[in-house]
Amino acid sequence: MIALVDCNNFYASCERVFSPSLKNKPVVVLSNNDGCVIARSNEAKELGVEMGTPAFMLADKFEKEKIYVFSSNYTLYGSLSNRVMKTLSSFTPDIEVYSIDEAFLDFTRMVDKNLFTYGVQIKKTVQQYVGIPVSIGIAPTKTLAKMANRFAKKKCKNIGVYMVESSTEIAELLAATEIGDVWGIGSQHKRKLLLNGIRTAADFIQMNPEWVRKNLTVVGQRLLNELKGVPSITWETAPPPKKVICTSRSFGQLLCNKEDIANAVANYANKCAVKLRKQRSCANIVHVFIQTNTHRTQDKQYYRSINIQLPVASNSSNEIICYTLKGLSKIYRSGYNYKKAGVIVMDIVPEKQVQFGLFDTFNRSRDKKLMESFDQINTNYGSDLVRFAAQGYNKRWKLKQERLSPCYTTRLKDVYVIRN
DNA sequence: TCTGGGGTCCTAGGACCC
DNA sequence: TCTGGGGTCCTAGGACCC
Repeated sequence: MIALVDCNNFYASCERVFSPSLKNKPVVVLSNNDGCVIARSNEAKELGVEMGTPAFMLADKFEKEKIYVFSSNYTLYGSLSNRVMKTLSSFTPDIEVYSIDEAFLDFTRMVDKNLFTYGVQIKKTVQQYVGIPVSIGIAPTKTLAKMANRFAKKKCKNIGVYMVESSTEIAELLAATEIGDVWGIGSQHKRKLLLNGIRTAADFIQMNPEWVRKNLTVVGQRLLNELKGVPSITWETAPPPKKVICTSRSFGQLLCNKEDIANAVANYANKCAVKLRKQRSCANIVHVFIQTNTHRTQDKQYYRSINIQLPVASNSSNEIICYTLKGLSKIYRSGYNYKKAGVIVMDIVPEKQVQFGLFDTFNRSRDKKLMESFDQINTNYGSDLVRFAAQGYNKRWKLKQERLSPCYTTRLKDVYVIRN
């Protein structure tokens, strides 16, 4: 049996942990640049705030309904996520952290244990230790556990735990789940399946596997097995190394100056390099892109990207920034209002398997030592203390974050002081 | 004024090789 | 009329997830 533990309205719940006055109040969290809604408390959902709606369209509603609105504070959410995962790990070593707010727990080794009661205990403990409410679904496969989790959230809010084991229980769950609500069925597949008369998950498992394979690829076939109770999605104990690493952002305002964009992409390039070093990999290709705001129909539109092949795979901030800026020079055209840019490093290989170049003139051993010190200082004393000149100091490209909450758990000056 | 960011997997089709 | 067969690699694009 597998459990899926999912934090309820995670970002909104995080904002509440250190602001108890927000309890039972509608809370909304916005995406980067305070763009659109990405998390809502139950109260906000009840007021009709939809996921993904641009914030400017809701400004009146926020005010009228007294909704508490926050910019996203990923430092806080990441920190609380770690606490949740650590708490979950104390219940079983077989844990797969699936996303910032979800984890699968493998209960196969828990023989002679009442798993439902165990689930209730897990939920209570996370609430007590971290202050985050979770829902738990328990079932024979990951996909069924996801489905049971939805049920726990919707149908048994009070307990927050739902378990299916017997074939009757599974059949009930399948029949009660609409096809579009199945994990792995997005809007396109939903449309296709509805056209073929498939309304629920129960209808889906009656389908001819060959038809599924042809129309929904092997991914659909895997899904079919999972719903039939045959585990077909692999268990990832440790996160596999990333094959692509991307850092991209919309700017806080439109930019038309090449210098500003160069500052931005240099910062993104550095972030990519830091992520590469963290997973002990190097990239062979640096991809840079810039684009205008597609929503502004009055503006001339421009999108361009470029791939740059590195002579030797690298994870040096120094080198990656340098090639990124070369790429930018090739694709940048003046006379446009730019909204977004990004750097993607690709063709990633383990650090120890880098093919050295015969004509390489870059002093790699020296640079490696420099990067080690760079990371050490930034890890210990703040992530942007040591910087490259190309990263600049002007903040014109920076995110708009007008409603940011404090970093209660990660910044000393934001930690609450308790007076006696 | 204002519309997120970061990933993965799969397939089709073209280029190229013998 | 008729135009090999089998393979690899790469890219673009679609679909999905949180």
